[in-house]
Amino acid sequence: MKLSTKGRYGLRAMFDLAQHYGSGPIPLKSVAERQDISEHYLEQLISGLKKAGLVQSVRGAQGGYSLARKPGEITVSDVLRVLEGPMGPVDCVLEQDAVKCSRANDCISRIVWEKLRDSMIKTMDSITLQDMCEEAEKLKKKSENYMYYI
Amino acid sequence: MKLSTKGRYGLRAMFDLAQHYGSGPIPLKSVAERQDISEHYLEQLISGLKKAGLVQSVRGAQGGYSLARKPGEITVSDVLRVLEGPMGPVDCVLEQDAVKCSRANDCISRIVWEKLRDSMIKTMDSITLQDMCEEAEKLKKKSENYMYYI
DNA sequence: ATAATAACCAACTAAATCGATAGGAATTAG
DNA sequence: CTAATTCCTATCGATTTAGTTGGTTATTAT
Repeated sequence: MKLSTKGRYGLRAMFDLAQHYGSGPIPLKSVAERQDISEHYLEQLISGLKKAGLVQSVRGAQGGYSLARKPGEITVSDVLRVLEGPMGPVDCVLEQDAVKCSRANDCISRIVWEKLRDSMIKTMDSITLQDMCEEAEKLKKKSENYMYYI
Repeated sequence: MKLSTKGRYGLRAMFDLAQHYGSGPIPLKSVAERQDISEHYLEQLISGLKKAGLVQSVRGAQGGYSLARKPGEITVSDVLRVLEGPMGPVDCVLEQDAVKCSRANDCISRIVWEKLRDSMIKTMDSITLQDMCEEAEKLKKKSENYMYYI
């Protein structure tokens, strides 16, 4: 019941782009360095995010990636859906393309998994990249205050 | 972000035992047949559940397994914790033995994962095996009504 | 006693997935 | 032109998954 590095790295990368939103295209190399992720691997992840329309790219020198929408209009679930596939703790309750099994009609576990899926989606839907940026601001101010008193 | 068969099969098996609660020890063979799970594989799963004190066993002929507590006193999270390990979508926010990473102090993703973890736990904590048995009763009555009108 | 039942135990394995790495082609700014 | 950067495909070692195999031990019914 774990996320893979795709989801984890991918969200970190998107958060990074959100923090640089409005500053033109950001080269993946710099994202990879700041977030300490293999650049080549990140490339694969962002390729999916581009296909899904969450980021846009500019090729060539001075190129890079940027968010395709405002940070407030991209949720954590948007990102995770692309990188981890449709949400759901088991295949028979996936949001999309759920694989009905033979016992689907009277499977009580299924009801449990549906509830779990819904609570996960609700939580991930409620957090946008902007929310994350605001949290980062809070944290920054906190640490500045702290420094002040040393 | 998927459960393994351990969690899925294990919950089905525990639900099966819950439905037979009070009828003495249930041989694993019959659970495996009803739930369509390899008996030998189920053995491995239930061994963990026994160690965790969720089921008790009686050896020898007429032996088998039974719940160690009332179905209303065993939650889905109790079962999943044993079979899937401590809950948490990433290692740095596990309920127990969380692995702090180097960026833990100012990692915003971490806040997201904590929220996700909490919503998952809340949901799984709120469902007991008895709840599942009651759902099964509901479903049974529904289908009986349906049959009546054919 | 003996046969049957059923828990218990340990080792092995095929297949899939993960987390990259490797190497280059296409595009663009300066 | 050339340096930077996206884009694309293929490969790979390690780990995990989902079992299977082949037993041993304990208990009960006959």
